[in-house]
Amino acid sequence: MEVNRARKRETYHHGSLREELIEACVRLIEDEGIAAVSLRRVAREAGVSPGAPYHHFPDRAALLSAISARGFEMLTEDLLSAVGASPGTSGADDVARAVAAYVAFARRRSGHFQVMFRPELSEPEKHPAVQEAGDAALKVLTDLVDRLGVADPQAVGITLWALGHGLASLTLDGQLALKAAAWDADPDDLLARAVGQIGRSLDVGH
Amino acid sequence: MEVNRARKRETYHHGSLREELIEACVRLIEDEGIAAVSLRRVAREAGVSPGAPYHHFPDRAALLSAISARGFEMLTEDLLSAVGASPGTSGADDVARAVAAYVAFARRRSGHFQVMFRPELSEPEKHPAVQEAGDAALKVLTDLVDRLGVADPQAVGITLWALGHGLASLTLDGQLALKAAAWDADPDDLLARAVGQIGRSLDVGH
DNA sequence: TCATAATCTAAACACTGCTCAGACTGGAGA
DNA sequence: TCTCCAGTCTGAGCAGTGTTTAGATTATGA
Repeated sequence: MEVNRARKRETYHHGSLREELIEACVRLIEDEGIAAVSLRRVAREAGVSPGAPYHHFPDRAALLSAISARGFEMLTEDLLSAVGASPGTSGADDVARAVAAYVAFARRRSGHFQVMFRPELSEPEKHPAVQEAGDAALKVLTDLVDRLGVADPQAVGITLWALGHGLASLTLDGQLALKAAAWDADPDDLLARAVGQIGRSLDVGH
Repeated sequence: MEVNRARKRETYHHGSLREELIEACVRLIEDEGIAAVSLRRVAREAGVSPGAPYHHFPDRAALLSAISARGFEMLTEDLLSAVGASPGTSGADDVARAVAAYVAFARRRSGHFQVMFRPELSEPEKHPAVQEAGDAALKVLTDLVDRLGVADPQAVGITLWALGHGLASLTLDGQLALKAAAWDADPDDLLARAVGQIGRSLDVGH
């Protein structure tokens, strides 16, 4: 079952092991799920001995934290470009675009996403960079809501965050696909309708 | 660190080991987090040898699946009683109550909740009972939405499910508390406002 | 009463995270 | 250019894990 991508390398030193460990780990999560992730396995995938990763990460949680932090950074970029893409449009459209971007991120970068909201894996209390990167991502949403001139920006900001997160989680867990099948609907279409629902709700709710 | 709750028992047979394993496991998740859960540890907590659980569950995933399924059943009950508690009120109020009940469940039964949405732990494809119990819970929400006479019940049902789930996840991860602290707001109040937001949005969005 | 099925123990296997002594080597200073 | 040294990697080892298996114990029901 194990895909040994690692050619035997000719140099004793790897050169860019830290980066390759991160990539191998993300690939592993995407291919076989997070349950398949072990430091030894990742090391094997990178063609390196079980002890080698410990020269680049103090422990397993640190590797996952690095993935998590990078994920939040990429999410922030995606959200920013989704919101800033079409200036002059209504705020509600921006909201719908932001939520859509959130869900799209979860699907495109499922390896990162699956680690980002699992505190027991990345131990964010030990790795504040994750917390900061997460705050930056949320700030995109709260800033957006602030500009909307809504009655209770805090509540709406949280609602939005929860919504994007919930949709992304249900999509990744396969619950959305299951429900769509039960309703004889296209999953992508169902998702799009749900996202559209949000923009409309906020539009009139202002 | 390990709390040895198990008195040495006098009988060779335990009597109700299956039940006690489930309880010990839930307790362990609530007390020390899901990362602390191992079958051996649970067995120790129940005062039994490492092999004993295998006479009641085929593997570790089966134990977690049992917890997950039971969690979904309890969630269904909670949702039903939240929705059916005050007949004659508006549908939007029911929606707010349902979401509030969802979040309350996640907090009160955090041990169960943390397992319910982690497919890599409970392997629902091997344990269809989990899937069925989950569908029953979702059905309460979709039935509720159906009664609302909303334009796109499927989309709203998914939205609602995602919202409750997202709020619950953010609450359990401590993200909500962090954000509330940053805003100098009371977490419970912030949550209540977010939940209220939903009811209002749906009310006018019919 | 007594065979049978259910339950439990103890030992074993391969795996895991992590540590550590030692082997290796790229690059800075002589 | 040589030499050393800090950073990198290996390999063995420890304790803990999930799971299987043979055998001990006990409840059940014919």
